[in-house]
Amino acid sequence: MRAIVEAGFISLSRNGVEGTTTRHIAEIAGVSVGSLYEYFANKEEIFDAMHQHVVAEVVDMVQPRIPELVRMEIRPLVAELLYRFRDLLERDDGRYLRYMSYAAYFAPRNQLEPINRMLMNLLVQYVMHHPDLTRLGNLPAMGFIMINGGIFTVIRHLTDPHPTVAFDDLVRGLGDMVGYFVEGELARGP
Amino acid sequence: MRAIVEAGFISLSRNGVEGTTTRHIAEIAGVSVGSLYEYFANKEEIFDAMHQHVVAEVVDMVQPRIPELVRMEIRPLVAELLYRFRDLLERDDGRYLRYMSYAAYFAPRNQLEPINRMLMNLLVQYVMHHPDLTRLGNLPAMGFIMINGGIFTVIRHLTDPHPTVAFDDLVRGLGDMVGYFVEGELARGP
DNA sequence: CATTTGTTCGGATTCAATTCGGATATGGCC
DNA sequence: GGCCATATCCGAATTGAATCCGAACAAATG
Repeated sequence: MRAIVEAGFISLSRNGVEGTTTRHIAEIAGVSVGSLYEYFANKEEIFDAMHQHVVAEVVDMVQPRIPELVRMEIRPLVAELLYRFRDLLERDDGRYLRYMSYAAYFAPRNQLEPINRMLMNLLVQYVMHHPDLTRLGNLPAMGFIMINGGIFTVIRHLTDPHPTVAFDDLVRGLGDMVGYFVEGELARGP
Repeated sequence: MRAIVEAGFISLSRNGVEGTTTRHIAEIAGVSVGSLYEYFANKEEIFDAMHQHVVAEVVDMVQPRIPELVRMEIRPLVAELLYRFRDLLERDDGRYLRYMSYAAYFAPRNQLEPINRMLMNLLVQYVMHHPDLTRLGNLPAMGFIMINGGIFTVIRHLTDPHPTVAFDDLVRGLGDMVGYFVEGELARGP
């Protein structure tokens, strides 16, 4: 069962979505096709399990570190999150990255929710630890932008076969984006 | 042929990716299954054609207006682009939006390239019309962030069945993000 | 040992994508 | 009009993948 999900990632990485058949998965996992259906009702459920696995990894990576993250300056915080995120995605020959770049295909409904909630939570905690930030308006909207913009920009950059910008520049850019925004908003306020 | 591509959007909108079979497409288009293959080598090519169609629409929407867009202030410019983009995506019951929410992923090659290039072009022209902006560092990286972040954030917001933030707030937020960034960078420079 | 329970298997079934040979329409030419 | 060339269309037949199912096997229990 663990092996099947594992095999799913491997096959996806090797053969892409279309090329990933139940046969392949079964073969890689070292079981017969019929056995897949002992654990999963259909192929979709295998992908679901893979999805949950990735989501859980991301959450586990950040969640326990929220207390320390909350104490950091904005730009280093952004950088820290992005680098960690990249490392996770590139682990095992980009296994998770491959999955992610197809994710919406499998999970039509918003199944990145747990990650979203966790990051929103981080944002709220962060603001509470930096009292001057409470003057920022419309936190939900800014959170939505930063979280989604950040995640997709990184995925898109990592999947780009010929990136025109370096990842480091991307990280610095995103950090500045957030940093300047906060500084700008605070400077404007009364 | 036009009807087939059209049917593709309709079926995708009605049945999702998995549910979109050649039968459906043929039926909606009012032709037989066999006829599809007179025009397209396989189903994938139909999706490709749909893709090109959307991309062309987006480019046609912005490209001719670059001369006037280039004269606008940053925040109104961002707002203008985003609202237009939304309107396009929501046209015909969100036909293009549906497509986009899948396309962003399952286009293995970067087939959003024309849009990227066009927006990069807009960015460059914009900077040339606002000489003080030439002091901004790392334009490619910032362009990458703004373009990708913007596109995906909007798509993600529009596909969210229960958005927690209003589209107007999103637009204002993205505008501020870019605006404050530029102002911040300029204030820092010598 | 007989029976139950759980696990694995590989063939049978179903359904969608694609192919193909023939049918039908169109339009230029006598 | 009649005739052919070409383009277009059709839908039954093929192929291959997903899924189902009942037999085989093994371990556990009485």
